[in-house]
Amino acid sequence: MHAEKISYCFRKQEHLCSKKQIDLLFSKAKSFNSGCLRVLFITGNDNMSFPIQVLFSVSKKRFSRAVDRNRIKRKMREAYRLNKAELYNIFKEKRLFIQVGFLYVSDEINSYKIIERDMIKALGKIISFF
RNA sequence: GCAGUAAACUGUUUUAUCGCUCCUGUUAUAUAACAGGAGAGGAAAGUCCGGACAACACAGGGCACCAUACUUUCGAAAGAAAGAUGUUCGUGAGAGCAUAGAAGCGGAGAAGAAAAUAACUGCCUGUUGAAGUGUAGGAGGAUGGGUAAACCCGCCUUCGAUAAAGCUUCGGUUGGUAAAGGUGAGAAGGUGGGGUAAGAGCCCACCAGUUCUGAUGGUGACAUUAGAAGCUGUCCGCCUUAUGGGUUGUAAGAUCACGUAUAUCAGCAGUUAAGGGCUGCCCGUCCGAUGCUGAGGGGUAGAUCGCACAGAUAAAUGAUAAAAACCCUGUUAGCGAUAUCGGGGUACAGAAUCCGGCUUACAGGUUUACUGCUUUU
RNA sequence: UGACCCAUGGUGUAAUGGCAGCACUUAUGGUUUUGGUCCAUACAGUCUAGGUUCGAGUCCUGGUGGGUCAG
Repeated sequence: MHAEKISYCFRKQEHLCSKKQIDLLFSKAKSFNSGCLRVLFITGNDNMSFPIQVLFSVSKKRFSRAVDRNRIKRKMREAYRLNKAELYNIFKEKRLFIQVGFLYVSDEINSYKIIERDMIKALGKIISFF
């Protein structure tokens, strides 16, 4: 019961905040598309405080209003938070470190269900790489 | 009842599951758990104004430049409220816009004679040239009048020596004139009369405005009223006066770390020459050759502070589901109020240094005051 | 986030507040045996909504769109 509770948390340490790391991610990462999402990922080093660090991004060109951008990012974050347990367990077992970026590619504001479907697909694909 | 105007306020609520940021406390311990508390707006937006704050080593002055300009009150300032005058829109309640000064100077395409000095067409006086008309008188005529006739007066036709003055027309010239001149947004304030050679506020009456003086009301801008001055075109710019403005912006800037050698910086001595300084010019002021001492180029570019009784740094304040409330719309029942069952919608929009304004966006709802139309009494 | 700039035919670029031009492109015709070159003609425009003015591409205000600089 305790383990389940932890698995739904999404704290600050899991966010990718350092500017240097973000620049590295955008310049060197591998990428693939999954529905309305575009996924970037790179293997990290031992300095990281958490096995997986994630960032979410919506471009200003596609959605000029801050409200729309915030809403999409919240939905993406929610979808990741509820479905990350499997990925987390695998990486904990293998003692791997990874940094992932999720970019929103679609031009429309999709509903939560579509985003969740694409997120599950994307997480499955990441697991298949390792 | 319908439609509308102005001002003020509001801007969905509840439950379930999972979750975020910060603060305080406790426990283990340096990151977790638990408990408690706080966590987006009227515009957080646009970045259009003003200020705080910070840097530009350090006091300043003048000019230029820029902005503003009716009155009173409030305000640090931007600006706001209430009024004044003019103007546009609206049947109306109301709404929008503009507003310092006037001495001097300059400009106003096309059109029009001309955009204000004058000239041109035209009108008029004088003068000059040409042409015509025409005054004495004679003859004739009938359709005139005084009376019927004679006679007289008038009219018409024709002849007519001399030819000054006059009159008319045309041309030249001297002067006067702004009354008329198709235009134009705007044409010497308008109408009438007098006056004059012709004309003109040249003079007069009335009307419109301006300025000055007085009275009354108002804190005041102004309003009303009495008198005086013939003072009277429109717009724009220069200009004048008053007030304000140094420049750049939190990616300002501060600290630590990283990193390297003679660009630079600091202190002391020293020299007054170029040159320089985070708005242009002038003045002033300061720095300024070089030496000594210390720190130190092209490197590194990370972190913390700045930073908040919301507060981060790919950026928290949420996601999903259900219900309620309100609005729109359809079906069925009903004369109707309404009821039932479906469907759809619930705005604009997300703090990033902070305040005060302005502007723009906004589903719907509430209150107050008022207006127009209609109905009833 | 802060600071700043721009918008004229399909494209590039002019225009002192006074008739919106120029070049290329496109279309049509001519020249040529044909094509090209050349010549002639035509189409097509001031981002948008207000205001100032007798009259705005130009001046003022709001909006829209695009772009630049600063780590």
